[in-house]
Amino acid sequence: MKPLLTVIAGPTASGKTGIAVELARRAGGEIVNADSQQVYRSFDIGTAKPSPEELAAVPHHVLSVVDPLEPFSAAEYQRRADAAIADITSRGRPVFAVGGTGLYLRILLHGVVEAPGADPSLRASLEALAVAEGREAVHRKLAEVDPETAGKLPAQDLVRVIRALEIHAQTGIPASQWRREHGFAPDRYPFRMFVLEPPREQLYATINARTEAMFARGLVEETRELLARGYADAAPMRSVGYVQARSVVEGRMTQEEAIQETAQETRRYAKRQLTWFRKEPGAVHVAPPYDVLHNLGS
RNA sequence: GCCCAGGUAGCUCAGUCGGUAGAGCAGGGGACUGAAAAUCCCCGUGUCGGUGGUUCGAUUCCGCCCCUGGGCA
Repeated sequence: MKPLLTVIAGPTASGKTGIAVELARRAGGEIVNADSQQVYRSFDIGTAKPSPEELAAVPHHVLSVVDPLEPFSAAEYQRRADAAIADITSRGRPVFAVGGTGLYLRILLHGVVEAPGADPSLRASLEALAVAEGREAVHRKLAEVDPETAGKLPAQDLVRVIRALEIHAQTGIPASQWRREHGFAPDRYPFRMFVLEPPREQLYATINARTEAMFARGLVEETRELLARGYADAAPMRSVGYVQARSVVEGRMTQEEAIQETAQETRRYAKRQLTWFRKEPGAVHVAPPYDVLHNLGS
């Protein structure tokens, strides 16, 4: 018997963590994180992880479990989340999946293409080709082996162009074919999904305030320490907030500039999340004060 | 009170030798299948401060008024 997942999604700063902790605590459930940056250890302030009190109130899974330098992926996320869900379920407790990474939630709920994973050396050589001869050159290579995917992707979208080449190189089969055969068809778990969606103005105000708070709580210091520990090339170091805090550490930006830019990039990120969740099938969109959710368990 | 300089998109500004206007930023929309807080694509109508006048036609020229800077008293 597959467990029913209660999914709490939504843009950053929409209040997912607070709601989820409240619901899970009342239901005697546990939380499976679905935020791609919070899976990493040591990147705490800038990824807006739950507070110590929240972590103490409800057991959290797939949170702070990956070394920042370890290669990670959506498929690896799925494996770990599946394991956590099985564990929680075996103890008879309800599962709450909480996070803003649309891709991770989609893959958790609907599966992922069975193609092989990353090939770091191939990625490196294709990136080098892009630098030397331009992204168009990489795109042309893709057009030779997988014209369908190449036709859908702008040459500028190097990340996806490389991934498609990577799939073909390892299997001899075009990514378009892999994708066709998968199609996000299966529901891997029964679920009910809620997307928290505050009014835009309110969301942006919360983001601005939270950004200020992150810097006040020592985001620059945390970043300085992470850089000193050798995490300059870690994946989460590329995320919003850490990029700007690093600029402060390295003297390329004032703290005030970093705060402004972080807030702006976070607003843009939130907008991308809203776009993603807008079309998420089966999702129920709710606005503050989230009455529907507060009445869920009772 | 007088003299300058301005008042054009949410902001900072450009421009129209008179035919109702365009950049940057902000913002908006979209894509997304093993990097996803990543990566990428698309989007600019606004009483041109108000009001009279000249004109076929005024945001543009002229008068007056209002507002904001700066200077002089």
